[in-house]
Amino acid sequence: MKKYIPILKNTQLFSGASDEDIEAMLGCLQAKLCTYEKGEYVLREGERVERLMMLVKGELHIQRDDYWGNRSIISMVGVGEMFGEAYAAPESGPLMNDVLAVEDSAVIFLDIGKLLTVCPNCCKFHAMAVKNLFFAISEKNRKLVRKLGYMSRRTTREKLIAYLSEEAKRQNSGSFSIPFNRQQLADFLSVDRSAMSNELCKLRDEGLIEFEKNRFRLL
Amino acid sequence: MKKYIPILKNTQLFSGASDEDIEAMLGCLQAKLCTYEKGEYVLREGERVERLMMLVKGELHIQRDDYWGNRSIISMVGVGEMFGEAYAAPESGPLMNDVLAVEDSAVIFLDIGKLLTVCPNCCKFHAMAVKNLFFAISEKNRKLVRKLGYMSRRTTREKLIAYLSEEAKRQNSGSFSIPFNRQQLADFLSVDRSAMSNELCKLRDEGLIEFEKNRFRLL
DNA sequence: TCCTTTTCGTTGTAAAAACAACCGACTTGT
DNA sequence: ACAAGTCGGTTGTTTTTACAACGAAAAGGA
Repeated sequence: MKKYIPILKNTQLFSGASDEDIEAMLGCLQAKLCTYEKGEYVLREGERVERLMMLVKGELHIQRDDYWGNRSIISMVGVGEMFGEAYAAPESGPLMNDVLAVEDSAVIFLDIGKLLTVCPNCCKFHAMAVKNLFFAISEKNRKLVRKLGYMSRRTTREKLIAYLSEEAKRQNSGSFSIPFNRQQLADFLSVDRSAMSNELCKLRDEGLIEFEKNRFRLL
Repeated sequence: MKKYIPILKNTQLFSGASDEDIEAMLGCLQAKLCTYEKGEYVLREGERVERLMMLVKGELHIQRDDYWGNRSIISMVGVGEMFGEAYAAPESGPLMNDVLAVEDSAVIFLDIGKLLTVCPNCCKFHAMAVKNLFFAISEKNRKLVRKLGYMSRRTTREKLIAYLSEEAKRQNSGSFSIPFNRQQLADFLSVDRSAMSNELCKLRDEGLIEFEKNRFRLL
């Protein structure tokens, strides 16, 4: 677990913590490390989780398949990001989504209850971590609202434009990469892949965008 | 402000607090009360807010109108619910949505920074409030994910079924009221009102649901 | 290298949604 | 009681999407 401390140091939760702080916290929060192979499920819809999870290696998708097999990618998780924090509350029901490893991945599980109740060991970093946790979850909240912004568009074209322009703004450049291939982008925006592919090409032919693979440029 | 203490007592943030606790917190968090008439905007997209807001009277919609005038209702806020908590973080950008009073309303503004930093006055209830705040925001998070669940359905019919069955589950009854009229429901699900009305009637004719005004029953 | 699999663009068709327009029932205010 | 406005259902037309099927290019494995 120790080898991941440099990564944890760059996470939002442990932002501002020293190596010693993190080691103390890992003990205090009963950290456990699990690894997953590409294609393996980290969590399944319907499971109950009470732990906060943090991705220290690989890449995950938070997703859900409906009755007819249509997949929706709710969000993706990169190294250093946490997930599952919304299910720490005691009244939170079972998990609503699957969590799938799309790369070989490693996840650290933390007991969030220990963080929220007054720590008997009184880690130095404790109070700061609570604040960090709050900021992290509120950022995730804004991210979900942003996504609702794309999703509430009526047409595939509008969804694409909304998503791409938001992504350009976020990455501070008209030229940027997205973390999805075509099928995944379609799943993320909840549209049909072929229709989306078609619309992308129309946008290109109209001179609005350029793209190659997962690299886009807005004109 | 005092007259709203009974309402505050039933909010998630102040859950478990005594009247005295609440009065102390209101002072500590520099509570301010504002009132709004039906149709008035509480907040506008692009504004910066750093305060946590709590609705103590009336009803609000968190919504957004796009360039072409299509309105999306992100969520509705009832008495005792809080909003704006996701914008308390210093890095949070400006507000992404409008907040509209759909009834005559009253809102209490709280300085959330005071809650997250150690309180100089050390209110007795302080630590509990932090925990409550975390649970509240994580519940809101789950609510957003649930809504993404409806929105990611491909057809109006599927969106309706997803929404209605979720609502039935949430209210523990096949017969329930929804807090929207038809136009608002359409805005909430981001579909066309007339198409939705049409689909609702089809569902009724097929014997899947019954409804009258905003009261529904699943069969 | 060769074979298999994945990815992406393309096309045609059927299904669904958006849009606009209209009507009747019901509210609200005067 | 009347006029104006709101709300919800209905219909027809146009636009858009979903779906299925195919082929070329690229990636990956043996």
